[in-house]
Amino acid sequence: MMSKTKERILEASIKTFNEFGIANVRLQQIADASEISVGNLAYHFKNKEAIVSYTYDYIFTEFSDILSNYLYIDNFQGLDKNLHQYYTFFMKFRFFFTDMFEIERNYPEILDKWHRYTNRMLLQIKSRIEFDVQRGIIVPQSEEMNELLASNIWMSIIFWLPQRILRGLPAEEKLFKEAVWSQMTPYLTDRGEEEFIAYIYPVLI
Amino acid sequence: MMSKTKERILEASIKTFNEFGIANVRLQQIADASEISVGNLAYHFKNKEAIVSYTYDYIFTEFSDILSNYLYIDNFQGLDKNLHQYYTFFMKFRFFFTDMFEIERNYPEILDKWHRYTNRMLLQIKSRIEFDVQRGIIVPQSEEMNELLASNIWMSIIFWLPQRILRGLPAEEKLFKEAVWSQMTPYLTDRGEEEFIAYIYPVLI
DNA sequence: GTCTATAGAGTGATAGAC
DNA sequence: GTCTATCACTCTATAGAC
Repeated sequence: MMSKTKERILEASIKTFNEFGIANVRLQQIADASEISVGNLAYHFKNKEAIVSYTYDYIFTEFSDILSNYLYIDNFQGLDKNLHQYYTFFMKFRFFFTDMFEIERNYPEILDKWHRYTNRMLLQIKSRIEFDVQRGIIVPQSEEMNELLASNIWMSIIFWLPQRILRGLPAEEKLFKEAVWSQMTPYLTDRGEEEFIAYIYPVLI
Repeated sequence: MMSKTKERILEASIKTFNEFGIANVRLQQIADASEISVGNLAYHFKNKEAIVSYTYDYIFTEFSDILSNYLYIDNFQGLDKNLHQYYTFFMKFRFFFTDMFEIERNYPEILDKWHRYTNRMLLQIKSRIEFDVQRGIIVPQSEEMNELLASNIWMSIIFWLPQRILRGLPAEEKLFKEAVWSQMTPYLTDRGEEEFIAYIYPVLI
């Protein structure tokens, strides 16, 4: 069970990390945002790394939930719901991306977890493609092309928000979904296109 | 004319930024890598921000060269050569990406330039698509779809290397080109496919 | 559990000799 | 142009009272 204070520290960490980036956040800032003293902060976490790890563990739990919730149902609605969950996740934990390389350089253990979860995500996308090929929704491609398509879809999901931030453009769920779907639409069969128009197209307009 | 020392500082900055990231690099490290003292470093640059700005100005000059070198010739070779230049650029200035968000948060003036150059890049991709539609190589799409396609190609170019780094996978020019071309291939006309097989396909195998 | 106070190790930037 | 020495400040982490 999480103590009230620890929960406040977690929320404060997410908030300040999102705003300033992990490397630029001082213990004092986290303490201030938690409305406790730095000494008290030290009582709950032995150092900054412990705070960062704890925060990422929390995030990975949410990420894992999204992966587990995924439904292989016979239309695109499962995938669309999934995209909605990713979008909400990314908006809530902006620093998950903006600090990717800070993690890559300075937190090897967190990076390992990052690798594991993103690999799970990629595998899920790939098996989704295979599932849709089997049910005649996506035109069969070579194994290589499937791999490339999965990678492109994954990149669209992961880097869409960072790309908007870097271009100084606002984020909108509709645009996010549009970008991801645009990776898939060229490979739809006639039946796939019907399904797309029935279930997804209404969502995009 | 660049002084010998200033040039050494520039090289040292690129090297250390690539390795540790801008925020983690100390003036002492740049001085060491330049084989000069911190005091001498201060003689050439009044503060760290000046070093970062100077380094980015140099990088943007190279980036601008790539944009200027672009050729609208009647086959895909101009584009392929362009991709080669981008790849070389990205490998040489890894921190250009890994520190994108450090720039976004702490160097607003550099961010402005980043915006300008990436917008130029996007426009170039978009007009390339229009050029290829006109000469019957790409299937005509709606204005919206062209915009989306350009954005997808741009994202593939910009985020391909970061994505490899984050997945812990090695970078290879062939794979980079494959990823970028895969965004375009679904939209090729029959003539476009012929051209692709003649000029690009041999490069990818 | 929570606080204040402070040690201790940097870290950017400057002063001034050569 | 280049160096050494050092100031002034920031930031993490710890000690110890309540």
